[in-house]
Amino acid sequence: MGVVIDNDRCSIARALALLGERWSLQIVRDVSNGVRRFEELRDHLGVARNVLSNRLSSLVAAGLLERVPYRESGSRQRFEYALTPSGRELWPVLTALMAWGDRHLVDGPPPVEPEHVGCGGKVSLVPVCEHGHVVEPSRELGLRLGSAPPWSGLSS
Amino acid sequence: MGVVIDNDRCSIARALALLGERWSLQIVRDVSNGVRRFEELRDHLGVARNVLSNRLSSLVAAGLLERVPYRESGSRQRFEYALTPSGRELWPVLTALMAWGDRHLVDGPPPVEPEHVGCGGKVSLVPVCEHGHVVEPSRELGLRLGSAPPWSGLSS
DNA sequence: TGGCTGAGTTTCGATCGGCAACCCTGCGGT
DNA sequence: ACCGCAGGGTTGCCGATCGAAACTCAGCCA
Repeated sequence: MGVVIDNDRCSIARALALLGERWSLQIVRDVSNGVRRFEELRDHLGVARNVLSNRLSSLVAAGLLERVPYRESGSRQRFEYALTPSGRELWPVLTALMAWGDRHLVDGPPPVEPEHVGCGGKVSLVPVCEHGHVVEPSRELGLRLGSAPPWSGLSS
Repeated sequence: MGVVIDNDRCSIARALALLGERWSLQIVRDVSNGVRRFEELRDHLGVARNVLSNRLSSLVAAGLLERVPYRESGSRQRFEYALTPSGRELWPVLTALMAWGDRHLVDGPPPVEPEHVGCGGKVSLVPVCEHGHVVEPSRELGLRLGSAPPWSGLSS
């Protein structure tokens, strides 16, 4: 009936322990989008300062963000936040979440869509196997346990 | 410096208002994987009963899960939970999260990997535009605002 | 009648998020 | 030298949420 493994060694569970609350992913999205400073984040997200402060610390501690010093002329040195490579690799999660939200939570046309710079086409995430086959999710997407038998469903 | 839209009309923000805490996505993952009953979920996730109860209600209310009656011989009729089409469409989010967790949070080989049933190859999510071009995320992935100018970064 | 089981609900202490007030550090102006 | 200011937090308080455990409820069986 599916692959069920210990929940605490599940990658999804681990990822959610860090990212699974209301602000972390929105912070990552904003930072990746050029909203990098504390006050900008606070204004844009409407999150409380202490919470933002906590989240930023955890994200830095987890290696998703890093503090980079900057100085604007006439001001002292301050820090802003930038994505690390590991943080940048969250883009599929954000893209998938955005696509899902657009389809199921938003009435009317999506407020913003990913596009292929240069050709302008809409971008979607397609599951492809290492041999180049496009996988039809509902029928052909399975799970392998460690290096064990295939199965249908989705877990980890 | 990126596309920045009102946070409250952002699909990611809306999706996270529903899914953005520790349990919702894990419940969806487990249900999609055949763990469908209250006690099974509680055992597998280690979540408190009242919280599980709340989450299940919200997910049902949001149309991600539905209660389906069943009866085991010698027991009264009970309900289990099944994914609706909208819940099933969260698979890219879960897949992306799993892939990210595997790369950045787990030491050693991934506990479980998505595979192409029938050829056995590992599956990954590839961004492809509607004209069939494979998009290189760091350089060619942009955002279009409503139906407006392209841009780099990732938001919504 | 009484016990058992799955599926919750209630209760209560601990933790978390929101808000507002406060602090700390340099800079520029006087 | 002193003052004010602004970004970037920290602290305190309070109400909401979480976790654990006890309690409830409904039907099946003996």
